[in-house]
Parts: sequence; structure tokens; C-alpha cells
Amino acid sequence: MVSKKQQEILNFINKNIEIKGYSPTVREICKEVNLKSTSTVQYHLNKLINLGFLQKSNNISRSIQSLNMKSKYSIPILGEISAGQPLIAEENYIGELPYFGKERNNELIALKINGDSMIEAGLFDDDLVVIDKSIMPTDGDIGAFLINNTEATVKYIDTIEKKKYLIPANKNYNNLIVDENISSIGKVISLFRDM
Amino acid sequence: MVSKKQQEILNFINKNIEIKGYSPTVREICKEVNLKSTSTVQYHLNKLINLGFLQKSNNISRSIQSLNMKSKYSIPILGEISAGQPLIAEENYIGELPYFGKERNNELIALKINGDSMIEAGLFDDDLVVIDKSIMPTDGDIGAFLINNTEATVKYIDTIEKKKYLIPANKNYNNLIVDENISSIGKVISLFRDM
DNA sequence: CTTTTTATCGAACATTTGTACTATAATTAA
DNA sequence: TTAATTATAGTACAAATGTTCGATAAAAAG
Repeated sequence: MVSKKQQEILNFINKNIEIKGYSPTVREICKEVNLKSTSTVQYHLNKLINLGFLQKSNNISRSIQSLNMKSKYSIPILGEISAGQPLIAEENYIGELPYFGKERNNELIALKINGDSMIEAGLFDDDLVVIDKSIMPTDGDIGAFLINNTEATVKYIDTIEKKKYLIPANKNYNNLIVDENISSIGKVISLFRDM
Repeated sequence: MVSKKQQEILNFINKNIEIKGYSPTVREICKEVNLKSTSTVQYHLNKLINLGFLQKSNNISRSIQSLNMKSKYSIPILGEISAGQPLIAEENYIGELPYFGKERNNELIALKINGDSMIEAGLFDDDLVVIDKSIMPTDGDIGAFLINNTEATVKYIDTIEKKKYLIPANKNYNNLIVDENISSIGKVISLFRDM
């Protein structure tokens, strides 16, 4: 599929667009990936276009566009967590949530709210919550937690009589004591709802 | 400041980058804004660069970058509506909400929820709602409405015994009958909350 | 009514840039 | 081994493109 050289070219194009704001020329690619001939680059470019990684307009300078490059600050949206799968596994990936904020892409994921256990906190079924994995939720925060490494849930966390609990915002649900089966994913920092 | 021609050029550059993914050439700008000479465009380009609207690299094709260009699909956030001011007046503008969706920028605005009258619908104080001005809210929808041309409010709209009402989602508030003092701004299509 | 500033044009020039063609290695498949 | 595919180089060309210079109009300022 994508050869080493092609990956190198792809990376350079992405980097160039990101840093400079425009795509490189064939000759600039030449230099960067140590190819002597522009036509060799053309050759690889065509391959990459056919493979669907790139796009360009004919006879127009610096018109290469990278299709695989995700939006600069998009966040992976993860759905249900299947048993045993790590949270970031491809299997759980259901989309991308574009996000504008500080550049801390790697620490952010989005989860889809399932059910109404947090309805009184304004988190409705099918809402998307953005989770910052670099922030451990502390008392009073809403956080995302992993139960038995299989199920993700969003709840308040708080201390009651010196014990930590996951606390739903819905009278019909019970508090869940935090034990070794429960690990924290991160803090919920924002919410997005499509109506 | 920015002359009419310069604004035209700026708009074209922004549009071109948005649609095609790369900046136009001097000659492309020429054609679009009906200037015969490339050097006239250069002249305006330099002005725009000095004013801080644009940026470009020397001797590099299609390297113009727009600095003022808001995020691709950002939406103006409007705060309180002051008496008599039209809804889109500068005075009400409190920021920009980046938005990724279909390209229907002009029809979208964002309003900050004030108070808890819609709390049972999951719209909390300080939440931002995105409003599509091109969609008239119909029965069952949540919409944004303008009361006496002075105050904006977000409510359910519905028909009760053949009369239209604005209906809060909070038992402590009363329904408001829709009369000639109330006009519709648009339908609430999404919600964003920062925690 | 001058003078200055702003805006426009035209033409020419030097690169920059995309593309095409041919020839050869290097690698892989048959 | 032979044929086919993949990767690379070199060269050449035409078009695209940024830039500069001089001349003029148009508008604004004095």
C-alpha cells in the first residue's frame, strides 16, 4: 500500500501545511525526502492521490490537500466500551468531534452519554461530553470512569463519610462506591448536544 | 482603514481558502475584483498586510494567509439584547463560537442562556445554544424568541387549545402566550456547555 | 487651485512550478 | 531466468506566478 517513501512524503506535506499554512511544491518535497527528480515525486503523488490520501488541482501550484489529516483539534469520539478493549481501541471509535481550544489534542476524548443517570446535571442521553484525560476528577467534579475495565460511565464523584462515591444525578439511581474495580478516565470539561 | 476594494479582496481570499483549501494568486484576485493590473492587487495586498489582516511569504505562490479570518464556521455569540438594538448589533456581540457543521454560517448565531427557565430540558444557566435563524421553530421545538424587541428568550413553543405558547421547562415559570410582541428568532439546534 | 495621497494600469522580467518524456535501476512475480 | 512492476533520475518545456518600475488618474488635503 503506502510505501515508506510515500509515508515520508505524506508526513512532510501534512507538517508543511500545518506549520506554514500552505502545501509544499513538488520540488520542496524533492529536497525534503531526498529525491533527485521531480518526476519521482509526481509518481508518488499520483499513487497517494489514487489511494485517497491526497487531493490536488491540475496545474495549480501548492494545491495539494491532505485528506487523511484530521481537523487540527478534533477529538476522537468513543462509543460503548467493549469488554477488555482498551478505551482508545479502534473498535470503540465512532467519529470525530471537532474541537477548538488549546492544543492538547492527545489528552481529550469525547464520550457519548448513554442513559439518563445524569439528567439532573443536564447531561442527557446521546449528549457528547469532552473528557480531559490529564485531569483527575476530584470531589464535586463530573468525571468519566471505567468500571471493571469494560464499561465507561459519567458521574459525579464525591466523598461521603470518608468514602469515595460515584454519584448519579438522578434519584432513580444509586451511588456506587469507588473500589479497585473503578478507575478514573478523566474530568468532563464540556458538553455538546445536537438537537 | 480598509477600503471597499480591500474588503472585497479580503473576502475573496477568505472564500477561496475556505472553498478550495489554498489561497488565490495575485492574478486570480485581479479577475475576481475586476482589477486589470497585478500591481494594483499587490498594492492592496501590501496595505492589508500592514494592517495586519493578511500574511504572506515572499516569492512563494499561494502563500497568502488570512489572519482575521475567523474559524471556518464560527458563529457570533450574542449576549443580552439591549433595548431597541437589532439582534445582530455589534453591541450585543460577546464572542465567537467555533462551529463545525454544514456551511450555513450566516444563518447561525449563538445565545447564552440566562437563568434556569429551561433547566428541565437540560439548558442550564450560561450554556450556549446555537440558533438557526433560517428555521422557524414549530410545535415541540425549542426556539429563541424576541419579546418586545428588547429581550431574547429561549423556550419551548407549542399549541394549547388552539393558542401558541412559549413554554419554559421549569415548574416555577409560567407559560407565555404568543402575541404580536413576540417574534421568533430561530430554532435551537445545538448546545454547548463549558464546565 | 495646487499638492499630496490613494488607486489604477500596463508592461516586462525572473523565478517558481507543474508536467511530460525517456532512460535505468531495483524489486517482485511468474 | 525472464517478464512485469515499482522506484528513481535527468532533462526540457510551457505555464503560472510574484515582483518591480514608470506612468496616470482620482480623490483628498492644504
